Amino acid sequence: MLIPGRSDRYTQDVFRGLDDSERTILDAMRSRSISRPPNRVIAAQGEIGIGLLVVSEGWAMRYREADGRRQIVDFLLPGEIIGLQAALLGVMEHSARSLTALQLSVFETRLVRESFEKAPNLALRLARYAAAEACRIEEMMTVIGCGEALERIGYLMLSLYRRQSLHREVDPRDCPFPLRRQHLADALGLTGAHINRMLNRLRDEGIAAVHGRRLQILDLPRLEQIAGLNSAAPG
Amino acid sequence: MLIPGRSDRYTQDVFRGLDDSERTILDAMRSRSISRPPNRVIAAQGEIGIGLLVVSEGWAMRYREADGRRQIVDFLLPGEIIGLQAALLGVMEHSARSLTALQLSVFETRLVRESFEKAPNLALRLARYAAAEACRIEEMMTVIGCGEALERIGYLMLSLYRRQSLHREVDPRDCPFPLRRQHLADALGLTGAHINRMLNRLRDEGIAAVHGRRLQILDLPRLEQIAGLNSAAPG
DNA sequence: CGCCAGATTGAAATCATTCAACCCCTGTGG
DNA sequence: CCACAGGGGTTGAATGATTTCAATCTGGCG
Repeated sequence: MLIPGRSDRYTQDVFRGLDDSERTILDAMRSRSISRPPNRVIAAQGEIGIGLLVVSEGWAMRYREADGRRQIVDFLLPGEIIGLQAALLGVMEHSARSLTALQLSVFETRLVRESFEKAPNLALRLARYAAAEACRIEEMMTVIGCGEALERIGYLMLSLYRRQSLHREVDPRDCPFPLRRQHLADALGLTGAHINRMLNRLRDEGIAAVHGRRLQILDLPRLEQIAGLNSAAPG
Repeated sequence: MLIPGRSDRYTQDVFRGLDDSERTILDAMRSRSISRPPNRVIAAQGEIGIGLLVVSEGWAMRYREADGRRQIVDFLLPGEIIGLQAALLGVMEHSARSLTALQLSVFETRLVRESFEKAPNLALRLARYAAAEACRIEEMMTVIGCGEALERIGYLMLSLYRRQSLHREVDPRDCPFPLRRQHLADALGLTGAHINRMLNRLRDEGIAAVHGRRLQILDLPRLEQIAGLNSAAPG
């Protein structure tokens, strides 16, 4: 078992169940809702004051880039937030880009500071969200640092499947998965060619298959075993 | 240039320059100061309520372990905090272990909740600290995912040198570096044997050398070039 | 129909691991 | 003061995983 924990379980609806005064502050800061086509830069490394962007529909990714190389740090699914780290640090230390068509709720940057001053519960939620995200990154880092190609891929498949399951009923035998080979490669520290070979293996062995933009998990227990994320995990 | 950013620069003294009321809360929560010998477990994955441990002297590390494999997620230097993520998530998702003899200031777990309720400035500092740490991890993840062995080692050397420089004057030609080959290996996703070969290369080329528990940076510009962390970096 | 990005594949090359052997401190006990 | 033990450190050779590169294929789309 490569990864004993399961950082997924911390994922939460940050803005659900706030009290009235907190909801008032939150609503006051919601400036608008915007949409973006697939594969567009949402915010670039170095930008300031982009606000908080809450994904309401679609997938995006956070990544760092240099030298023609790219590391995808995390994927962003519905309910997740772009720009919280930037709001706390003052500047985007990574870029964000849409993978699919995207629907975003925009909140003003000062929401963060205001919530710390006037809405401690909301502030705590934001902090917990940030911590959960950090925890997930650390788990991913462990998989990249310790795991072989197949383990990495299996882990990412499961992680993304589970994150989707938290928000809506998802069929493991056919769930959204809008990532190209190169996305998997850049997220996992591998090459597209090698990803392809490993995906072939998973398909040929009847474990999992990536079709167009869908993932089919054909043998969940075996995939969990490969990923090292088996059900013996705490939680 | 592999890494355009330099997350080091966000490192801060979390508890410096608070106002009186905030300092009162902080002092009320400081329970004691403890010391630990080198190479001891400070807190283990799965523990709850360990409090906030502020390193006042010595080095430690945060790591995840499974299957006989280990990923060192981060090192902890004087001024840095063990247990903030655990305080926010409710449980340690990694373990922490001393590298050298360690001096720790212990704060009660409820400091976090109390500060969010009564000391918004302090809470914001904690959140910023967490964000800065997360940013550093993401940078490290990028180096592991995109960089070759030599780049990874060079990056880690520079990063640790710079983090030390933030708190005290440090001589790059002879600074503390209490990491064995295996620590470097587990932090960078490599093996001890390969680390050794790469360290030989850095020494033979007059770039950097790791002696007992010291690091000698002999050619800083060249090391920066190797690490991809050159001075063109913003900030 | 033609185009093009992405997918697929094979063969060669490279990087890193493995494994086993040996070395070299350093600390400890006699 | 020496012998010994043990944990790292060091090294080479063989192996293995992944990359590279180039060529070919494919499917979606204007």
